[in-house]
Amino acid sequence: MNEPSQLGYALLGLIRQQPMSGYDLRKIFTATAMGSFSDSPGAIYPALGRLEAHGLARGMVEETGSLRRRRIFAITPEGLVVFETWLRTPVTRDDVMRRVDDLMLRFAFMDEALGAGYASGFLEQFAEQVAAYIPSLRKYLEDHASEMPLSGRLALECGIAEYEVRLKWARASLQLYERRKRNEP
Amino acid sequence: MNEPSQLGYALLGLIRQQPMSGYDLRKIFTATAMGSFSDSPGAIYPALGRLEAHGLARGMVEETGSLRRRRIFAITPEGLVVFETWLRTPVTRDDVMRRVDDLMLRFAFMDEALGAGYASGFLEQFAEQVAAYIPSLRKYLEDHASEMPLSGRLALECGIAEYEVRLKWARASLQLYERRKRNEP
DNA sequence: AATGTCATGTAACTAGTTACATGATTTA
DNA sequence: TAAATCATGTAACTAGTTACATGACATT
Repeated sequence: MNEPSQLGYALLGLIRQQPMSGYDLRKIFTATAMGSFSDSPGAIYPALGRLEAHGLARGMVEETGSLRRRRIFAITPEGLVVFETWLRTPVTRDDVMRRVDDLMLRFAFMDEALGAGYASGFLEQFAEQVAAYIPSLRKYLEDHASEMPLSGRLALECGIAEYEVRLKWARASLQLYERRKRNEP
Repeated sequence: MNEPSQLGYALLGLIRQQPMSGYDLRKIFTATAMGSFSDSPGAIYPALGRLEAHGLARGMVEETGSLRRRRIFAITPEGLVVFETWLRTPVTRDDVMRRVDDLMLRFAFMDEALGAGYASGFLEQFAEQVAAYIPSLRKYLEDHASEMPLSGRLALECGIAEYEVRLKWARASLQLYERRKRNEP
């Protein structure tokens, strides 16, 4: 039994908040540009099917008088375990380099699923890894700037600026959690 | 004959700058975390094979005395046409929403391949689309903040901050191009 | 009656992933 | 000579994409 895909985790996280149908899930992806998930039925229904096949979600046909059926998916206890294990995965350098969107997805579900304490711990890890990564990007830019075309250099600078904003964001968010903890203990 | 993948375009862009082997290309992806391309041989060699099969690239065995062969790939005239067509694709709202990394990749290759004039035109389009997109994200946040868990809200705020930084970057880069144009006409 | 939206799905195709395989050359 | 690195590739699997299919119900 292999791990769900990123889409699979997104679906698990959403049905954990509230059971819903494939159609509802599609609408969420259409409306919010959440991450960059496709709202196509060819992605979502098979993904739900896989979750179900692995026992992580269960779809039940809604009982309405009508013939139009809706399958409402809910997370199972095993699904909850898998989901929370995913949330608890440590933040690595590699995640920061290649899968920031995955990290943000995890964080988005985090405080509701694991509590504010865990969310702020995550932010600490995240900030630490990002802070460690930025200098290596700068170093690369410094070492290679002369051989790079101007737009290539600028593109890299944009990437660095994005990481700086994420770091700033993580620190500000951490402070928000700290203040909350002090005010509502 | 369908379009190359994002990886395909990245490879085309690199061999356009200078012909090189699959191994050289892998090293670039390992070293630079360029976009978020995999440096695995299982991705790169088949991608190069497809480019070759479609006549967009041509690999020639390097003539060294040794038995260790290296295939050096170069872009073909048809490849150049396809590559430049890709670079010239207009910047859409949808690109900005779901494929920013694709846009940045295009930009990185742009001024060397099409000239500074085109690169600054691209930045104008990009800035315009990003500037139009940000308010809709803000609106979504405003409308849904009350129903969202705190970390979900923060994750969205991080996404908005990233777009703001990209906009700021695009405008600063545009000014750089403007200054250059005035100084070196 | 026709169109649009609700709702679920499948089929063919594509391009990734991981893991393995092979052999040449260089360095410790 | 053992290990590391250079260099290219393949095979099995997976999860996407696009496009199509189907049918219920609501609105005009």
